[in-house]
Amino acid sequence: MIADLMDKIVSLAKRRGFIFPSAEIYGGLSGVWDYGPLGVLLKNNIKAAWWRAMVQERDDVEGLDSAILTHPMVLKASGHVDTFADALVECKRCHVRFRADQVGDVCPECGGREFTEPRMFNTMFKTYFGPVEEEAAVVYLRPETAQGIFVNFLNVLNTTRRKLPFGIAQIGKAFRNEITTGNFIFRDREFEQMELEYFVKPGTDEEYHRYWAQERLNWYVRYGIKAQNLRLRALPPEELAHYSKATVEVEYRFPWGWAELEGIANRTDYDLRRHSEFSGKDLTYYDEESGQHVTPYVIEPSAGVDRVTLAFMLDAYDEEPDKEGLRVVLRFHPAIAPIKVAVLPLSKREPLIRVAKEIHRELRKYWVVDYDETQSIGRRYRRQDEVGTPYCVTVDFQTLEDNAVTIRDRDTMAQVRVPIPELRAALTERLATP
RNA sequence: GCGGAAGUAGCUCAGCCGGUAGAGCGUCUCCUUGCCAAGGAGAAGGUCGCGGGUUCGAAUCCCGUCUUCCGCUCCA
Repeated sequence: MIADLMDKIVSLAKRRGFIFPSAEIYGGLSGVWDYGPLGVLLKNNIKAAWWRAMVQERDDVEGLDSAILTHPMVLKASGHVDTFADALVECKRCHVRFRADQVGDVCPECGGREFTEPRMFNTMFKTYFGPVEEEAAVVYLRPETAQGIFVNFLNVLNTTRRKLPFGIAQIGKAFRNEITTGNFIFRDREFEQMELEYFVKPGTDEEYHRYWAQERLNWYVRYGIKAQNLRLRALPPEELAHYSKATVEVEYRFPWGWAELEGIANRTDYDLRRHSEFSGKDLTYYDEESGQHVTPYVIEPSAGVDRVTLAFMLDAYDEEPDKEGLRVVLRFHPAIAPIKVAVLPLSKREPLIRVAKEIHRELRKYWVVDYDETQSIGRRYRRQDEVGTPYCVTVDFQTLEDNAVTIRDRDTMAQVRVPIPELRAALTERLATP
């Protein structure tokens, strides 16, 4: 029943052009996915909604887009070179793996005494910098976007005259050679992050940690995720990442159980301090109030775009019996929906088509608008329901008399008559996000 | 990576005691209908994941390999 929902989403994603396995004609690439025509719209909308809440609507956050190719020293300083690479041995009896330096002669799990030879597991992608491989330096594809923010802390501080507290936000790709991928786009090897590093005065970090956890939870609700499918969970100390003093997760009730959408971590002054040590640069902030130089603490809300996209699809999915079968509806928030409006002539006859195409041409200046004249009107409504289009504009024979059209609502299937000159305003009102 | 399961049309699947491929849905064209997946006629689409072997002949049997799914470890 629950595994069913994932199957339906995977199937719908493929069938309607949201998400495809990458390089499918060659058998696919494990943990790597391509976003199709509707998927790219959906994902862009999610990123835009995040940027809007985190940057545009705030007066204390700046944006950034840093490089994917990462100087090796950055990841040495951040601790990733040491903690993302481990020599692991595997118990030959129960197949559980352990760090080579943590296990003695006996398997702590099953008491087995035979282990495989230690092998290196490196979850960072490496590549060569410079055209001649042997002479080139090794650089990494970033395993998180955060480090690009920390190494630009001074640049942003100096160019924007910011005072604490303030944040730097970034959306971008990150890469991890996960040992295991799975659950569709939940855990990818190439994925996208939406991260904010919010710099605060030491001592205020716990207060801001609570603030951001709640703020981020609210964001999901604002864009239509059902509150009962969301929760905050504080991680126990043994689950914390190497850089974190405390982490609260926003979790979603996925079909296989509660799982993390994003982590709000208190990274303390770890990153700035380490980068200061490794680079020799002073990364402190002069606090005029106290007359002291301080290394800011960092609160980091970090979300995975792909798994958030999956959550939006799962949460929006709905189906109900139909005269002919099943009506499948993605009840996306209008800001998230890939297509905002579909223009449908009731009949394929002229002049209905001509009028409908004119309306389509006009509306597409403002939104992503679809046009469909094939087959019956009911079938076309179903098609739009299935990809979550909130409104359909129907041009019928009466339009020729009264110069008005019908706006049909995806959720209620209710219809209202609107004069064509007022159509744009009517849709603007319906599609607005407070 | 290890253990288990599975890969046949865009999607969901049948066929699998060997004789060289089917259904439903979807898509496209035409007719019909014209406000919630009606109906009719026609069409496109598959080297049955890939490679090798056995055989007169392999989707079907055997081996290898890749990929996916479920567990274990990692994380957004």
